[in-house]
Amino acid sequence: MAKENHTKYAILGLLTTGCHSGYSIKQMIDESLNHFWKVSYGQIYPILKQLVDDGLATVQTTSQDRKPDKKEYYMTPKGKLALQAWLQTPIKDIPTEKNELLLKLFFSSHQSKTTALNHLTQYLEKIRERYNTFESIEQMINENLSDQADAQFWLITLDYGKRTTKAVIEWCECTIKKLKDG
Amino acid sequence: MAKENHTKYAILGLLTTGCHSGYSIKQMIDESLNHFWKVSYGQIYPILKQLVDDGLATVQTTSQDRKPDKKEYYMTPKGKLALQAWLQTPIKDIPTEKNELLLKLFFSSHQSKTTALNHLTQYLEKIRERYNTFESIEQMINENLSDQADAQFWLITLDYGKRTTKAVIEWCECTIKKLKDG
DNA sequence: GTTGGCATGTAATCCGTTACATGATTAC
DNA sequence: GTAATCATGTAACGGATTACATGCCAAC
Repeated sequence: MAKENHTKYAILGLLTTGCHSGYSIKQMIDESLNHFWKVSYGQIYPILKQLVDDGLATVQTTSQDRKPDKKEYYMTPKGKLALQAWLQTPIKDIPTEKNELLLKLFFSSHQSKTTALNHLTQYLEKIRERYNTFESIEQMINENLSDQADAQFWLITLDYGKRTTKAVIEWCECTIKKLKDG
Repeated sequence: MAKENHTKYAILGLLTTGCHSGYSIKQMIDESLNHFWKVSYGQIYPILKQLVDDGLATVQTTSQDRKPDKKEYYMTPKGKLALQAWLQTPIKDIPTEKNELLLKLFFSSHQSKTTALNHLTQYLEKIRERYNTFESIEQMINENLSDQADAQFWLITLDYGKRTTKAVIEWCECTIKKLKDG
């Protein structure tokens, strides 16, 4: 099986969630996929074009005066099949995140303890923000979208985010204490 | 400040841990950095060359009969300063891992529950293996390297790995149960 | 005799970010 | 008037993977 670009399927899949333009896809990504799949405009527009070329989506272009054409994309039956096929392909390897903080801590015997503590403190702040974001999104789904078929799975991915983020918060707090005491 | 390639500093830093060849650096990475910073030979050799060009490392080349030259790299004082400067630069953003499993779960309303469960089960297996790896490394550090100045920080990065991995294990188990029941 | 580890390297390719380019409309 | 949001796109660049190329030595 040829190596597949997962981002292509992310965008294809989003066409089924009420998003039909590059712009609205980007918004949806920033709101929902962002914590496990970031995508930029530099990818979205070329991929949408490619989806049409491959027959996985169609596009309706509306010409507008003094504005760029408005383009609306819709998944084709062939696209639906491609998405399902991709959903079934096994996951080869579990991901490894690149973590600049850990890399810096790994070499921290070369620097003052204060610097390490500063990094940790700032990280903790950001990671707490992220946790709060997850809680807001969760609340929003529960209030507005709980009837949607996707909602169950969206909450599952959020739960992943919350659990792992919480673990990081605890690690941060614990490590800060350790460094201060030791 | 110009955008810096962190991998460069990962390799520079490893020169202080008893690794002096491209090959041994790769081994060290696979054993210790792998869970938060992967590096391939395709990066290591060119970067080592670049470090020498920039005066951050020196190289001693030993010609060998019928073998490629053996090259040993050592950090220069300028390299040490560069490493310390990098260690002090603030961390701009917390990382986002790309997670194929979450991406597939996000669109799981398009597929059978069985497929989702299969993905989860296989993921759980792999993630448990990873957890065990972390425990072995931890044990090894505690037994053989606990006197080394770096050891404390290496254990900290491992603790991060263990805590987040454990959170993922729990999420997996919980999600599998949820899908089976619901 | 062949597999696996030791050892160094390059080139093609892929994936993704960033900067750039353009311009309308709406809210403050 | 000016900032933010709506809206679409391209080109240059950078980072990383992968496949390829080479060849020794030791163990089974």
